[in-house]
Amino acid sequence: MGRPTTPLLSTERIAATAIDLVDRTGGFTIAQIAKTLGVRPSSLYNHVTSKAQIIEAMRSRIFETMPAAESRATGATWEQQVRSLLRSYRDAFAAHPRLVPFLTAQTVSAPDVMRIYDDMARILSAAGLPHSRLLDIITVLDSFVIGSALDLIAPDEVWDAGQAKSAELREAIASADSGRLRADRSFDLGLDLLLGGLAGFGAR
Amino acid sequence: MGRPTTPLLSTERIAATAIDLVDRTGGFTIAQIAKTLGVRPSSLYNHVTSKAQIIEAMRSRIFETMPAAESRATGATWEQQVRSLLRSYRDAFAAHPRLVPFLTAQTVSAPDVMRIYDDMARILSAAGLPHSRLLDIITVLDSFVIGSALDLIAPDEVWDAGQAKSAELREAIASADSGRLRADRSFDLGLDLLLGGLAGFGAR
DNA sequence: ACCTGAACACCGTTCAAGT
DNA sequence: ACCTGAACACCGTTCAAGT
Repeated sequence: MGRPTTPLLSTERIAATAIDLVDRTGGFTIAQIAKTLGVRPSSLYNHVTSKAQIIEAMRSRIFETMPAAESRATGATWEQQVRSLLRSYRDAFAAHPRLVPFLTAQTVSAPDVMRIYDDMARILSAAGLPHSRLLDIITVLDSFVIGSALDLIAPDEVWDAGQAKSAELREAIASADSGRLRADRSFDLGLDLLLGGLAGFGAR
Repeated sequence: MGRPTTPLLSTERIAATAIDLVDRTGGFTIAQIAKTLGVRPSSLYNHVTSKAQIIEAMRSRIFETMPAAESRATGATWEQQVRSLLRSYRDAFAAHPRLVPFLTAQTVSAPDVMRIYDDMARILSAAGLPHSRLLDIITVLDSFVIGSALDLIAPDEVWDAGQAKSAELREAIASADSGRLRADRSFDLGLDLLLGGLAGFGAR
């Protein structure tokens, strides 16, 4: 059985199948992808050099649909622009929560993500924030988004009141939202705190 | 060859060896741990039920050395207490950067970590922050610490100026610290921004 | 150029057998 | 109670052979 007249596989199809598997099962193997696509495991290596590269292809796919910063810029304050950008960034993760550990465990090599940093640098620079701290600020915002993305898969059991020793924590858990709603509210709060802090940091 | 007069293994010895392997190589296998301890792979299962449980044992070991909040409380403002707690929390990660992806990929079941949340709840509650938002605030701080911990293994290549398209980002990269120093400075900045924001949130 | 089959060097985990 | 040896059902990856 030699090569088909039209290719059965592509990096895109492989990445899409892998995303689907992670969404459904929390993981993926080369064999599972191959089986889903009706092909042999070794066939994948005509399109991809390693499992790590499949993860990078998944990352590209997740972030390529993110709207560019320009589409949000008209008439908005820099705070609104940053807020919108970070929310899109987090929402891209949130669309596939179980994928997050794979993406955060591995070094970024996708240009789609570098574009996000580019956009942030442009917005923050135009806002008048000190150039000497620009990368630090970007890192803070990036860290918060990534931490919040990981929070999406924290099961409510982590906040199991049964394990909390202090009355304060038990009470806090009892009056909190659960699941996705809780994660969303926390993300918005963090955004408020960070942007409020940046506003008093020399921005115009 | 039956059981030895005195046990060759323990959960602690297994976890310590695994941490050492991750520090040195970035990963660990059951076989590597066994070889290091002069034992057969199957022997580990007399002390541990799975690889996941080894990771939890590593987590315990990493955080058990963290000082309790009480030891920092005397005469300090709540901001100083939170700052000190979060810094210890992050430093525990920072002592083993390559371990971070393993810890963040897996759900927490270690009481040592729950203790950190307990301490945060107690400090923030005493500070007068609204009880209804306590868990959200803890989540924000936790997300930031975890995101910052993952930033520790981001190689400087991520910030490779060659890939940055905008002049703003290229300039920011050029004038930034690199490696651990950059990560430390960013973490301190994030702490300032978040605590500053919390101060204007109804805290006394 | 691209799919296949066979092979390689691993994985984590189980379990009856030993003392 | 705890270590062993053998076995099981997988892993990701390589590569010569086919069209």
